[in-house]
Amino acid sequence: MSERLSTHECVTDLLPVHLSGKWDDQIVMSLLDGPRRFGELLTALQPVTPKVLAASLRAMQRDGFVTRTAYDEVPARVEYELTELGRSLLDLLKARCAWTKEHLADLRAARAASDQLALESA
Amino acid sequence: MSERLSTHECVTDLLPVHLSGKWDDQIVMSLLDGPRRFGELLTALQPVTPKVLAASLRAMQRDGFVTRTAYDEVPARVEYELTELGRSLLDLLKARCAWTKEHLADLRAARAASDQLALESA
DNA sequence: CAGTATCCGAAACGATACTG
DNA sequence: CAGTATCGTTTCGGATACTG
Repeated sequence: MSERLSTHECVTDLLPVHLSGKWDDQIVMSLLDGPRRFGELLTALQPVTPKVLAASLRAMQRDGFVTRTAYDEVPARVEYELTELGRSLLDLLKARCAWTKEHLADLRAARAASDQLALESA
Repeated sequence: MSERLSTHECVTDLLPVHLSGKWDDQIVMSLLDGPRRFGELLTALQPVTPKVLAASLRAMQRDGFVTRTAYDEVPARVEYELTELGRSLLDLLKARCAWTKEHLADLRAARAASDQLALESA
């Protein structure tokens, strides 16, 4: 287990990052290659609705993860791009992917065992 | 940015772990030192309510992160303990803590800038 | 002690339609 | 095109009271 973490210091205070929205992960992934327009994200993240996507993007903009650039053209054109901070979120995604890869078998086994118990009790 | 991650492979398929509940992080932290009773968790995680704590523990048990051991005593006694899989979640917590520590200044700055803009537009 | 039952409010998500 | 408005549904967390 190596070094301990103080609950108060680390979990309560040092985890203010949410990114728990249903689409936030995918937004980050979709923006890794460069700026994307609202409509591009809308189709890339199917089946997200415009309302939810707009809300997510506003939140991520507020947190400094993406920038929003509106071009004064007709028809309208808006591009979203990851900031440096936003790109750094990839570290977190990679950590989660690595963890899951490493423990996928255990996860499946645990789920299967639980499902089995649920069946038996029914 | 180093190696890329495929959206489909990593975000969609390989991130089935939620642990996004409000108290899950703290439950893991509280159990790191060893088994804890329901009541101990209840007071340690204040101000969680018994219903929510029970729901979180059931979910974590279902996912194979904790075990529940009921002792046939009077008064009742139940202990929750992290499994090996559950302990491995510490890796994820540490990754999030490290990320936050590293980017705390940027996070605060971004928030401050957003708040400033909100004020000006009001 | 270790929960469950019931009710509640807030938030997130979603479908559809509409506007600058 | 890039959203917003409106409405409904679902999920989550919370408060209080009750039971084996």
